[in-house]
Parts: sequence; structure tokens; C-alpha cells
Amino acid sequence: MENLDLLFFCATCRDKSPEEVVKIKCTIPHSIKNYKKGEYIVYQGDKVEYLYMLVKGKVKTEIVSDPGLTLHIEEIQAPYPLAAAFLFADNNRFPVDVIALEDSEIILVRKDSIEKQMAECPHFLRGFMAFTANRMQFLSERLKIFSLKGIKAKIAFYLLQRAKNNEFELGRSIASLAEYFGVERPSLSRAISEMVRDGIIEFKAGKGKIINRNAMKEML
Amino acid sequence: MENLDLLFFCATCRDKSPEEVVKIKCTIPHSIKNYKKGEYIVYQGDKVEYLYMLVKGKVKTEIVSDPGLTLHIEEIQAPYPLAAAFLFADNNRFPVDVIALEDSEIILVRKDSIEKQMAECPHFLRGFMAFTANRMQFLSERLKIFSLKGIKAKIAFYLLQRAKNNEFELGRSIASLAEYFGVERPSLSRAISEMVRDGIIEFKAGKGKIINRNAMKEML
DNA sequence: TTAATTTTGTAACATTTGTTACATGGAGTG
DNA sequence: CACTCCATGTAACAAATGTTACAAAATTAA
Repeated sequence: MENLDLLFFCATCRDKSPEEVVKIKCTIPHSIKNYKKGEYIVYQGDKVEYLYMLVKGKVKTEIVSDPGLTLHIEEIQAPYPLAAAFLFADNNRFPVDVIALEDSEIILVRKDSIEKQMAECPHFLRGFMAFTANRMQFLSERLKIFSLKGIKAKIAFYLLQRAKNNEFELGRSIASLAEYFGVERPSLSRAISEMVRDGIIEFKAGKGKIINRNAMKEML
Repeated sequence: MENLDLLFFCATCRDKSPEEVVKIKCTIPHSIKNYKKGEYIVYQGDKVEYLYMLVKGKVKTEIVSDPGLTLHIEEIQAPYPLAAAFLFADNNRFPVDVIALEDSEIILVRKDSIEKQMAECPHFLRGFMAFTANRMQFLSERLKIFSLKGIKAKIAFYLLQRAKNNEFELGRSIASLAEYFGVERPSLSRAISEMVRDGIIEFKAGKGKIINRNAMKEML
């Protein structure tokens, strides 16, 4: 149970001390379910009436089309909430099956329990909102990056966002940045090389400088 | 002021009658600001302490890099909330300038007023959560589409999601679907033609049938 | 109905990106 | 120091997508 504060309640009541969190924990009705490897946790089309907090294990999501034909969507590692975006949505049904890849443990909190707790505990409210807001921010930025056409546009946007006085640090490896952009590593590497060759940026060992800001702007 | 219920409060207290909404409206402290065309509404880096509800007019967002050098990001038409994702986020600062493109009107509601109202009015809470959840769902689906590599993968995912008994309707024009996918219209048109040619789908006048589901799956 | 307008299909070619394979160079280890 | 292990750069070629232009089809207006 030591996961509770670490994950869910810590994510939501972050400005409380661990001792306080323990008390709050008890006031939120919840149940815990365990699933064996391979077991179905939810079925596509099920109504989302609980917050599903995966606290242990690993699951996968699938879209089932025909018997025997499934489309694998993604894997989710604990700790992570499984249906945060669906609990309050108008279309509050799971778009996928969720299946345990390992023995997994899930904390279930009814939607009305969440609402009640939010009404009673401002910290919880803020925490919950912060969680969804942070996630939304993350999704927005990723979507922005993806919607830019061409690798150089993505690079330009990414660098302009974090440059101070025209100097920047990547903050991550080329390989992971390529994954973040949704392009292949050699393609990103080549694009950077070309921008250096064309005198638009300087770049060496994770750090660099913007030389021609106009050209960067043109790329968006 | 007739916009209020239509937009913000209607989006949040959707299960109340208009008469009830009028009452609620008065209980939420808010202020209204008007901006002339060209005026700055917020500056990049400003703390988000209010919910900014654009109720009239049109604005644009920009990233300012150097004096005289701006990157245009997007235009937003009323009605729309300007900072919903940022109000509760840990990084609660505007990432962009917001500038009025037309004479615009904005309703400001302090963050704590929002919190207070959420605690007091379950309908408001549900409505607010539904709004953000719906938006998150929307972002998730778009991101999913964008993250798929190759036009045919996007088509396959899109069609498998809405096919019933292997029959589907696009539900929109090819042109708008291309825009949704973030690809060019002729490219999408070509991809569909090829899938028809290869006997994977049938398609005519916005409707079609999935012939080879295995092949569709392979494309993801 | 015809005419006008919009949407869609198609083709030829340019450009970008992916793929694969290998070279280089640094960080850490023995 | 030599050696290994990664991260990165690079090159040649393949594949996918963009671009442009135009024709055909569908839709709408007159």
C-alpha cells in the first residue's frame, strides 16, 4: 500500500506531508483489484465509472476488430492512471481492451468519490487538476511538434523554445530527440548537419547557438 | 452577456436550465475586459492566474524571439478559453503572447474562484472536468493519428475505428481528412487509390468497405 | 436543363525522409 | 594504454510524400 501516496495521492495532494497524506488516504473509498498475467482488466466499450490507477505491473491496450485479429496500441507501466481522460468525458467508454501483461494491481476509485473528495479537499482538487493540466500541456506540446511539417521545422521550434540569448542545450540525446519528434535518428542527424552547413546554427556535443534566426523562422 | 451561458457556464453547468445558469453566473466573481485590435492581452511568461474566456473577437498567439522577429503560432476564434491547460499546471505561465486581431472581449475568472465554485457546485465541477476531459480525449486521438508513420497507417487506424461490419463512412471530405492527418490532399488521395487497387478496401463517394483486414493491421 | 463551382483523381517530377551499413569519436573499464 | 561500448555522423540508395498542374466527376446555382 506504500504506493498510494507515491502515486495517486501524492500526485494529487502534493503539498501535504506524508503523514497528512496517510490520513487523507483513508477518507477516500477505494477498492483494490489484482489481475493475473493475461487477464482482461477492462473491455472495449465498458463504461468508465472508476479511476483506474495502475500501481503495480504492466498492461497493454488493444483494439479488437475481428475475433483473432487485434491491433496492439501501447504498453503502460505502473504507476499510471488508465482512464484519467475518460472518467469525466462525455464519451466515457474505453476505446480499447486493457489486458495485464504481468500480474498487476489496480486501485479503483469511484467517480463520485473523486468528486466528493475534490469538493471537500482543496489540495486534492488542485492536485487532480494539476495532474490533468500537466498532461494536457504535454499532449499539446507534442501535438504541436508533430503538426509541424518537416524535420527542420521541428528542430527550429524546439530550439527557439529553449534558447536563451541564442544559445541552447538539447537536454537529451539526438536519439531520444528523434524519437520525440517521431523521425529516424539518421534523418535528424542529417537535418542538423545541413542546418550547421547552411550557417543557421552551430552545434557541438549537445550545445549550440542560433546564428540565423530569420532562417529558423522561415522553416516553420 | 448572453454569451456567458452559451460558452463558459453552459460548457460547465450543462445539466442546468438556462434560468438556473443565470443564477449561478452571478455567484461566480468575474471581470470583463475589452481589448482593441492589436492590443496585447497577455505577454509570454505572464503567470496564468485567471481563466481567460474569449467570448468575442479573434486573437493570435505568437512566440517572440528577438525584437521584430515573431513566430506566428495560431489564431483563436471566440468562443474559446485561452489558458485552460495552463491555469492548473505546475508551469502556469503563458508560453506565448496573445494579441487581439479584432476588438475582443474576455471574461476573467480567478483561479480560486473557479476552485471555490467547483467545491460548491457539483454540476460546475463535472462540467469543468468534462470540458478538459473532452479536450484531452481530442488531443489524444489527434496525437495517436500523428504518431502513426505513413499515410496508410493513418487511414487504417481511422477506418478501423469507425467501421461497423467492415463498412465505413468517412464522415468528411477527403480534403479535410488530409488536413486532419497532416498530409497533402493528393497524397491521401493516392494512398486510398493504392489501397483500393491492392484490394484492401473498396471506396466510393465517401463510403466504403474493408476487404482485407489483415493487410490493414499490417499497416499499423 | 446548362453553367459554374467545388471536390476528387491522377500523373510527372521534386523533395524529403527512411533504411542500411559503416566510420568516427568519446566515455568508461580493464 | 588498449579495449569495449554507445552515441553520433555520414553516405548511398530506396521509399514515401510533397508539389504542381490538369482532367474528371460531383455538386450547386441559375
